Amino acid sequence: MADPVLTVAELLRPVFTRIAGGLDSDPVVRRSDRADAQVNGSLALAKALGKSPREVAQMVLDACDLSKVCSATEIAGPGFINVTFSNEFLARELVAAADDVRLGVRNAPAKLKVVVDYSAPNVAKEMHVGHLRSTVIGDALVRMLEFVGHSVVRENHIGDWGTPFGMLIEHLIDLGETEAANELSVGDLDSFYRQARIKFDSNDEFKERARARVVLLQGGDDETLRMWKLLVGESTRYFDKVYQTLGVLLTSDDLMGESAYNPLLAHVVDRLRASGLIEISDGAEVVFPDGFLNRENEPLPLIIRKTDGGYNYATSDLACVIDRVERIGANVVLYVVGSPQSQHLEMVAAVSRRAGWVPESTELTHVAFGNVLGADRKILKSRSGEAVKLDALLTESVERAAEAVKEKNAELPAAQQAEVARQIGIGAVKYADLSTDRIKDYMFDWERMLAFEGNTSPYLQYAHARICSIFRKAGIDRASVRRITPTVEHSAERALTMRLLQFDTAVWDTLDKYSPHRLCTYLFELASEFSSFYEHCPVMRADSEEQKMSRLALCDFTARVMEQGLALLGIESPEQM
RNA sequence: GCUCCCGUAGCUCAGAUGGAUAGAGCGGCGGACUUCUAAUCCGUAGGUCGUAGGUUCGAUUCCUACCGGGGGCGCCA
Repeated sequence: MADPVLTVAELLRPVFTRIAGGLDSDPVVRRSDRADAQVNGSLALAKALGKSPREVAQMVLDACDLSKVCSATEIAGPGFINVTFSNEFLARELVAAADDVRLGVRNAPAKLKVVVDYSAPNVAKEMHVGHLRSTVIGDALVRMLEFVGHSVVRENHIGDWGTPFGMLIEHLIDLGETEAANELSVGDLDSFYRQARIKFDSNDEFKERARARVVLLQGGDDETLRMWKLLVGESTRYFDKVYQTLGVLLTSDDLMGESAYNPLLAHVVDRLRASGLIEISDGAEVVFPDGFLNRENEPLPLIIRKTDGGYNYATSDLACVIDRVERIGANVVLYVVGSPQSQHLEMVAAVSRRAGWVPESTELTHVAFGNVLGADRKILKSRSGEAVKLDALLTESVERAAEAVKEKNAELPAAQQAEVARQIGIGAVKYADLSTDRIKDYMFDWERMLAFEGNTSPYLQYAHARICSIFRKAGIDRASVRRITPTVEHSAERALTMRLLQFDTAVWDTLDKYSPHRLCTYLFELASEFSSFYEHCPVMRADSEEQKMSRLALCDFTARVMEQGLALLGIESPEQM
């Protein structure tokens, strides 16, 4: 338990409970700008006891001994207890956290199997900024869940099945396989898809062929499947390339496309029918989950089987749930999917639960997110009015970063400049995406993202690089200062120390709501606190050898938390920049 | 029409289970580089927290109703 606020809360909880007459009573300890922390619980408790809040606060202080952790306590205002942590306590906690592989972050109370469904691009279609959000948010969550000890299964639910494949395969035939493969491999997927779509919309003969091809595909025709695999193969190769550039954990091993659930769809319908949930409505087989209404205020169905006998995405999403719960044994399933899908996912969850496929204890959560907007507050488009290709976006970011590196640190060898530019450019894109509340739309802005000031990844990376630079120039091995107990004296040292101990809370708050921006906010505060410390507390020219070693220890731990924190977001930490 | 989400400083955004004077960055203004990377730091100005009610000792936070913006609402995914 690295966070001192939690330590105080744990110490006070039994005291509050005793005063409350045995009822579990939360001391309500919060960070404060009037002291290190404030205890608010007395106010709520006072009413129940018919005493004044200040009186209760005094009872609390009389009944407990906080001397091991606090250097001062006072009752303030209507009945708050302000506490100041003792410097010795903070130093002790810091050493303990520095000695921990997880840097003070608590392990998960129980190891859970967590399925994270994210990225989900479509075969034979370009990856756009829209996919950036799912990919980057999902990746960060995967890293954090694993960090605290959960067992994570990554699933990339790619769009590799359905009616569009009829026209795509026919277009492939028209083009010739060699030419098609060539076009697909250079990443010109949009043009391939568009050409197929144009022919489908304007050419009746082609449309007929496409329809017939879908039937062949669904019927398992060998030759059709071979061509389908060609399309899927070229696309997934391209996805892998983008994932590699982006630096996310997804690989081809994580592919669980819609086609994978195809053989299970009939079974889904059978099971629903056996449970008596299926109803026939306008010729389609549907389930009516409670609480969902259509425009006419009539029950809204989840369509399981269309009038023409075909299945749709609801069916495959249900198969997905069954697979994840029954085969994988998931305790938690996270859908990192855009917010427009929220009603659909709620309906899928409702039907799954009603069918008894998902135990009460199993969590199905929609980790929803908003759009990436351009300066005009509309969905980000390129100059020509098309969706922005993810690949091109990343390339541009690295190029822009390279210019900045060249300008700021020209002495760096060219090869290293390129590597640092890559780390900064990719990090900036990811951080811009992760650092705001995911549920909201965010505005994409090159200037701000790569401005290297304010709440941006270059600013955080810079704090880390400066620390590395101190050790490098002094010729001191970082590990050698790791056991030193720092002397927390200067206010900047104190602020930094307290912030370092909050890494634990930051990670858990983030996981609690699946909101990576909370970790970002924490890391930004840490970087600000460090920059202030750096300015006010000289390390190599400290007043004494003891102070120097103390500050080196603080620096080392700061760098470790920063590097680990950024790594949890999927962002690299260059040692020079 | 029903329903979900959003509405905080000029701009871009933080504000966990309600807690004492609402925070940061950018931009503005004013300072700090012979000193561990100034890609930095320090100071300052700037807000009826969309509006109106309600619950509470206490509301940016919870509830209700409005106003504004966006999404969803049966055989696309």
